[in-house]
Amino acid sequence: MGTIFSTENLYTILSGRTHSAFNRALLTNFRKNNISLTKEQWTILGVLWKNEGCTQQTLADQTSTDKPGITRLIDHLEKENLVERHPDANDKRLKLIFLTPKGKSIEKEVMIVVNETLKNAIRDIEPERLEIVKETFLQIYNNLETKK
Amino acid sequence: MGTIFSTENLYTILSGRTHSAFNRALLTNFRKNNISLTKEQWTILGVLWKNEGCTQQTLADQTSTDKPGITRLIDHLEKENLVERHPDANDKRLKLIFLTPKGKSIEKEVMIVVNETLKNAIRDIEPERLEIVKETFLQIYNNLETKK
DNA sequence: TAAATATAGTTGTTTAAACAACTACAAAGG
DNA sequence: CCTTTGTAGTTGTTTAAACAACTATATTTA
Repeated sequence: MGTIFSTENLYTILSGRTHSAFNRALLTNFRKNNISLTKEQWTILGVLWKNEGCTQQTLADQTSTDKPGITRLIDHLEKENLVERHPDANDKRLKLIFLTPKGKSIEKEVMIVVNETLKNAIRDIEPERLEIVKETFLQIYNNLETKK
Repeated sequence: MGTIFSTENLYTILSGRTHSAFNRALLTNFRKNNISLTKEQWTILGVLWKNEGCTQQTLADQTSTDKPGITRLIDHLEKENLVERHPDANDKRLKLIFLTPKGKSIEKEVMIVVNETLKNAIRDIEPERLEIVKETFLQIYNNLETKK
């Protein structure tokens, strides 16, 4: 059978094999360094380290996670004493998410592990080619979101 | 904070945002066409359509899914009457996975939907750039698997 | 202003990822 | 032969993705 001849390898890429491998590598490296975070939890913290006090909806938008996913991620991070929900005074629907001192203090060590993992993932790859990968993935993402 | 400045966009790629979008698009298109498969279930069927009668371990290797994952995917596909487990006569540990008539018959319609989804995802992108993406992702995958 | 509509967040369900621990069987080495 | 080691598959647990259905509050508009 050969229906997917020309696009087969491309499918392998979009299917997420490499993404899964990166996810595993990051998790492994977190554990090696006694950081008990998942990739998704880290992604949330990454937004908060730049933009503390934003709403859950903002976190959803910036991480491409749906709202129920954010609710549960924040639940976990709250249990781990890394973030806190603060109800907004003006709009009672909103919950503003703030970092705890612990949530702030782990930034540096976490980012060292993230950057080392990333550096290892892209070792020996030419920057111009990485640039093409970035641009192409952005275009594919836009193609998928803006349905033809 | 700016620890991840230079690699930030690249992280977005490896984090799987585009992969998730593709996954969603495929699921949506399956549903539109009354195909009740997930992307992962389709991936298993894709191997079987080429290589029927292989072991679960082979499916695990070819789809980068771990063994427990394969057990559960095969459970689902068996419930849907798409595949069957046949114990191997010579090696009692092995279970050979075969397609049912239904599992064989849906190949064509499923592949049409997959190919249309893929075609839409990569529309307006030059083949040479896609080739670079393929090669780079393979290299990143190898970098991650063969730890430095 | 009252009713309709929109937004923010939560809960429940199904499916999958990752990993540890387990059973059953096979192959290799003493 | 039999003990050790390896391989194939299963089960259990935690975390996440996707989606529907829901509550509470805000905004719009008739």
